[in-house]
This record gives sequence, structure tokens and C-alpha cells, in this order.
Amino acid sequence: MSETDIAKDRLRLWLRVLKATRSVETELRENLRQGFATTLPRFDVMAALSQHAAGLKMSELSSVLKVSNGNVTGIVERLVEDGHVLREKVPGDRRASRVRLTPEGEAEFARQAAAHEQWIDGIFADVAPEAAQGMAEALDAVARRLENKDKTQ
Amino acid sequence: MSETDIAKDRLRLWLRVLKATRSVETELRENLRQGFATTLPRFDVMAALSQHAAGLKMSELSSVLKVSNGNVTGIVERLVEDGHVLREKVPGDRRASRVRLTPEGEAEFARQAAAHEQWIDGIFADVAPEAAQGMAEALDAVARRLENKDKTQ
DNA sequence: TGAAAAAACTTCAAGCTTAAAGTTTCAGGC
DNA sequence: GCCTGAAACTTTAAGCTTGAAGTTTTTTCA
Repeated sequence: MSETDIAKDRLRLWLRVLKATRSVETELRENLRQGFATTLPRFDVMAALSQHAAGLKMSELSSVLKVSNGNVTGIVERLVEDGHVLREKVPGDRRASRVRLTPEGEAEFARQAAAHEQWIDGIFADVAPEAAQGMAEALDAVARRLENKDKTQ
Repeated sequence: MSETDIAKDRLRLWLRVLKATRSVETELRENLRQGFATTLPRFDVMAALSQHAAGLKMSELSSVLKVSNGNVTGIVERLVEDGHVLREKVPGDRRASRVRLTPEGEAEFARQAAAHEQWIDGIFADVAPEAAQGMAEALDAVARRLENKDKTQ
């Protein structure tokens, strides 16, 4: 196979990844909206916080989620209004603030996460565990390449 | 392996897909912005149009791209301002309009598409052709499942 | 024929997203 | 102590995105 054919194949693979990702996200967005009156970005923030009981700084959140700082500002703002998260001052650094789930936020996220896991399980039901293995490696290779690119720039 | 372990694995796989997709999209967005002063949504619309020389109706565009009607309205509006696409009346149906690339849009997209293919080739360089095969099947299975769900709802 | 329903859009409000610019605070060197 | 640069954010402008509501035109069918 020629080099350009390989390039075309890689392009086709990317288009497949993109199509599948969009479909899944559309489904999740719809489910979150109907079942929990929330959005994907809010779910993502709460998921990140649920893994850090001590909370995360705004900058840590945006780095974990790979979204811009200003973006996190807005989403957290709305989650605070909802009563799902709270912001507290970081002792010794008046610039920073730490974001944590409230007890209500934790309880709500637990329900959302359980449903979410079920949705994903259903959506990926036709993917054999063996196929998942090779796929995971390929995806990690892609992510790794882009991470390293960042560093050397 | 228990059922719940499989569910956890599927969740992990999805998180990997999501992370890789976001990284790739961030890279493409950045490249399109710096290299061509355009955006991913505009590129997507032009890519869809480049495959249909006769043009696409607004509703066809939104169905191909899997985005809402209102969304397409805005993106096409801006592409018309740029001179990359044009809208023409559909004879026999005064509600509809057909969107096509202008000659300038075609030429511009040809340059963008060539660069885009190179970017993807580089990003997916570590993915072996064999791995791509299994991955394609898995992704198609996911997309298919969600498509069928749509129909039966 | 003449409603009523459907189709093809557009508009709107709300929220998400980014890059860039602006603010406040901190840390290091002199 | 004081200046300078960096860090941690927030704000802003522009654009993207959705779901819902609204408009015009076409189709259905009684």
C-alpha cells in the first residue's frame, strides 16, 4: 500500500472516530438533559470533582478537563448557583480558589454517574473486550503524540 | 470477569475515546486558525459541500453533519460573507435553498483539505493499519447502535 | 376547495467555548 | 523594601450549539 493510501485510511479512521464520538455525546447530552436537567460540561466538571474529595483549584480543573480557564469560570459559576459545588478560599494564596462538591452535589452526581455508566454500557455493548484492548492502545498513542507535541513547542 | 467489571471497562474506553477526540480537535482547530484563519465548523461544512458539487439543501447539510438546523443557518451565513459558499433558490420549493461552494471556496478548501490530511496522518502515525481495522469495526458498531435507537424512538 | 398538518427554514434565549486582554496577588532578585 | 515577571483568575468579544418557538410554503386529505 502506498503512503498516500495509508494517509487516506488514517483520515477515514479519524472521520469514524469523530462520527462515533458525536453520536455518543448527542445521546449523553439528551439523556442528561431529560433525566437530570443538566448538561455535559456540568457533568464533566462534577465527575472531575468527584474524584478529588479535597477539591480542585480552577486551574487544576481546566487542566484536567483540557478546556480554557474562562470556560471553567462560567460552568463553575452556574454549578454554584445550582448548589452542586462550592468555592472556598485557598489559605495562603488570595488569587486562587478551591472548588468542591457540596453534599447535595455528591448525592446528585452519584445518581448521574450510575445512570451514565449504564448508558455507556448499552452504547458500547457490541464492542468486544478484545477489540477494546487494541483500540485503547491506539487512542493512547494518539493522545501521547499530541501531548509530546505540546511540550516541545 | 463480572458484568459490572465489563461496564467499567467500557466506561474507561469511552473516556479514552473522548480524551483522544478532544486532543485531536484542539490540534485541528489550532492549525485551521493559524494556517487558514478558519474554524472547525466552517471546515466541516465546506468538506460536506466539497463532496456534493451540485450543492446541499440546508436540511441536508444539518443531517449530514448531525447538527441542528439553526446551527447550519449561522455557519452558512458566515461562509457566505467570506465568499466561500453561495445560496441559490431551489426551483419548485420556495422554502428551501441550496448551498454550494463558490470557485474561490473550492480552491480554498482544496488547500485546507490537503493540509488537514497531512495533520491527521501525523497525528495517527503511531496507529498500525491492523489496529485501525478493529477500531473501525468497533466504532461503526457504536454508531450503528445509536442510529437504530433513533429510528425506534 | 379548503382546512390542517408537515416541511424547510430562521430566530431566539441560554449556555458553551476559545483566544486575548485585563486584574489582583505572589515570588524572586536587587 | 521595591521592582519585575509570573501565576491564577475573570472578563470580553466572537463564534458555536442546542432546543424551542415562530414564519412561510407545500402537501395531504376530507
